[in-house]
Amino acid sequence: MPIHNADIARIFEEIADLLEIQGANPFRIRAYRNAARTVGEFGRDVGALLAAGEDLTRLPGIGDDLAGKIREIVETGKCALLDRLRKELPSAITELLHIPGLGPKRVRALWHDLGVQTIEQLYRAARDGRIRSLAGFGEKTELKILQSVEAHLGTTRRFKLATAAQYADSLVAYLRGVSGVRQVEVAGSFRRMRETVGDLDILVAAQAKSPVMERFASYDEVKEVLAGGPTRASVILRSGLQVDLRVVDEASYGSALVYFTGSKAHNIAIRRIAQERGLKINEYGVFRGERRVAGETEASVYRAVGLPLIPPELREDRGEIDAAQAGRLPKLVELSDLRGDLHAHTKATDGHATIREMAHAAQSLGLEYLAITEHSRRLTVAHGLDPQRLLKQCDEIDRLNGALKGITILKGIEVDILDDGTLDLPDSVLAELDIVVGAVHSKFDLPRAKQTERILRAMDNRYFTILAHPTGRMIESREPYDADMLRIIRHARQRGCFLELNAHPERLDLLDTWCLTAREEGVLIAINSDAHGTQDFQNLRFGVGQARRGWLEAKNVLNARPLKELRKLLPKHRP
DNA sequence: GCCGTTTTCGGCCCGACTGTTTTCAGTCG
Repeated sequence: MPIHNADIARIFEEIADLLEIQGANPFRIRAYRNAARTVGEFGRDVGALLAAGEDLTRLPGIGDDLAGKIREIVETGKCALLDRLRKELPSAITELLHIPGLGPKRVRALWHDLGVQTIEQLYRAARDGRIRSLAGFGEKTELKILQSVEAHLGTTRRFKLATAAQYADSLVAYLRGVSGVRQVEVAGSFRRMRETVGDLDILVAAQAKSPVMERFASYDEVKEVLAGGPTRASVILRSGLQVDLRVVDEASYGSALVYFTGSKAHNIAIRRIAQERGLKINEYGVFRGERRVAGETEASVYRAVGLPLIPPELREDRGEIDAAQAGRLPKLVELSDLRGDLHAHTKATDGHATIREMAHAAQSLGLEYLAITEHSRRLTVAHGLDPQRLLKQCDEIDRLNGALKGITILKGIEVDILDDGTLDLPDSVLAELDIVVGAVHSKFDLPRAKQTERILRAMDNRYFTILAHPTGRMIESREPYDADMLRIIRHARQRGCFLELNAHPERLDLLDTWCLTAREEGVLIAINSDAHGTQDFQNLRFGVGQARRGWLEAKNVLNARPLKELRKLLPKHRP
C-alpha cells in the first residue's frame, strides 16, 4: 500500500496528541506537530523523495530522528513509537482533545480518574455529575463539557470562505457604525484566504470609551455569548459561526493585526527573529525592553524585524520569511490583474443567463474577454451541447461580437474527458473553437494509474487548452480523484496547455500547494469563475485568494494576459 | 525533537479569559 504524505502527517499528529496527554516535553510535541505540517503540505511525495535518495533532513523541522521515522513509515507502513504509545494510552482518547475546553491535562485526568476514553463515555460522566468532583474541575466546567459534547456531536463543520464572507461583510459594516470605532478588519484564516474558516477573528481599533463590546454582544445575529472581557469577546451567530472580537487602541492596531492574522506558525517564526534582535513582539507592539518601537501599522512591525510587509495569504511559514529576507517575495496576482474569464456557462446548458447578459456582467467587472464554455453532450443532466447546438452557438457569438463593444466573447466548450481519455466531441468540431476546457465529470474512482493516463491522453488532443478543476475535489464533500498531479502538471508544460484554478466556492481547485508546483514547473494557471449566472463572477475574488496562497504572480496567470497575447498561446497557434 | 555569524547544549512565542483558586493552572488563539 503506498504511503501518502497525509498518512505520515496523521501518524505524527496522533503521536503528538498522545505525548501531550502523557505530559511529555512540550517542545518535543511541537516538533511532531511541525513535522506533520511540513510533510502534510509538502508538494511532492516524501516516499518518492526517499526512493530518489534525497536527504529528508533538509526539510524544515525534520532532523535525523524524524527522517528515520518517515523512512520507517514509508517502508513498513507502521511506526514503533506510535504502537508503543497506543499500548500505554487508548488511542481513541485523542478524540477528546477536539472537545472545546478540554486540553491534555483534563483529558488525562478524565481518563486516569474516571476511565473516560471516548466521547460517549465523557457525555455519560458529565450527565451523571461525576466530573465535578475531580480535582481542578467544578460544576461549571462539567456543564460546559456537556454543552461542548452536544455541540460537537451536532455540528463541527468549518465554513467555506465564500459563506463566511457573507456573515463577515455585514458584521464588519455593523461594527464600523459604532461610535468610537476607528478601524475594523477580519483577521485570522479568513484574511489569509484559507478555503474554509473555523471562526471569524475580527479586530477593531477603537477609542477607550467606545461601546463596541456591548454593541457586538447585542448584534441581532448573535445566538449566544461564550465569553466577554473588556478587550476580548466570543459569540456564536445563529448560523453556528463563532466570532471572536478583539479591541485594541490605534497605536497597537498593526501589531494586533499581525498577531490575529497568523498563522500561528508564521507568528512564532517572526517572534523568533525578533528575539534574536533583542525585541519582543506581542499584540500591543514591538518592544525593546519597556520601550515600544513599532506597532501602529503591520509594515512597521515587519520593518522592526528587518522584513518587508508579507502579504497575509503567504503567512503560513512555508518559506515566505526566507523569501522576504532574501528580497524574493513574489508580487502576488491581484483581482485587478485579471483581463478575462475562460470558463462560463449560459442558459443554453445549466446556466441562468444569456450570453449577452454574461458578457455585460463580466465587462462591468473590468474584464476584456469571456469564454463561453458549455458542457458537452455526455453531461445530459446539464443539457450538454452536441455538435449541432455548439456550432449554432458559435454563430450567435460571431453575431454578438459584431455588436458588443469593449468585450470579446471567445468560443469554447467544457468538454467531458471520457473514460479512455478521448474527448466527448469530434476534433472537427473542436477545431472551430478558441478554447477547449477539458473536465473529468465521471468515473472518479479509477485506479491512480488509469486516472492519470486518462487525463494525460486528453491533454494529448491538439485542441485541448485548459484542464478544468484539475483534482475534482469538492471542499469537505468530495475527495480529489487519485491521480499523479505532478505528472499531469509536467505533461501540461510539455503539451503547451494550462491548468485551471476554478474559483467556485465549493471547489477552489487547483489547490494552493499545486499552484506552487505549477509555478515552479512553468505552467500557467487560468483563474476561472465557472460562472453559471451573472453574480458568479464575484467568486473570482476567492480564486485570486487561493492563487495568492499558491504564490502566483500575474505573469503566472493565463487570463492576466491581454487578449492579443492570450490568443498566441491558444491551440490554433500551436506548431 | 530541532537547531545553531551568541552551534553541539540550552534554549524553544506570548497574553487573555475562565474557573477554581486564594495566587494560578488550563485552555485557547
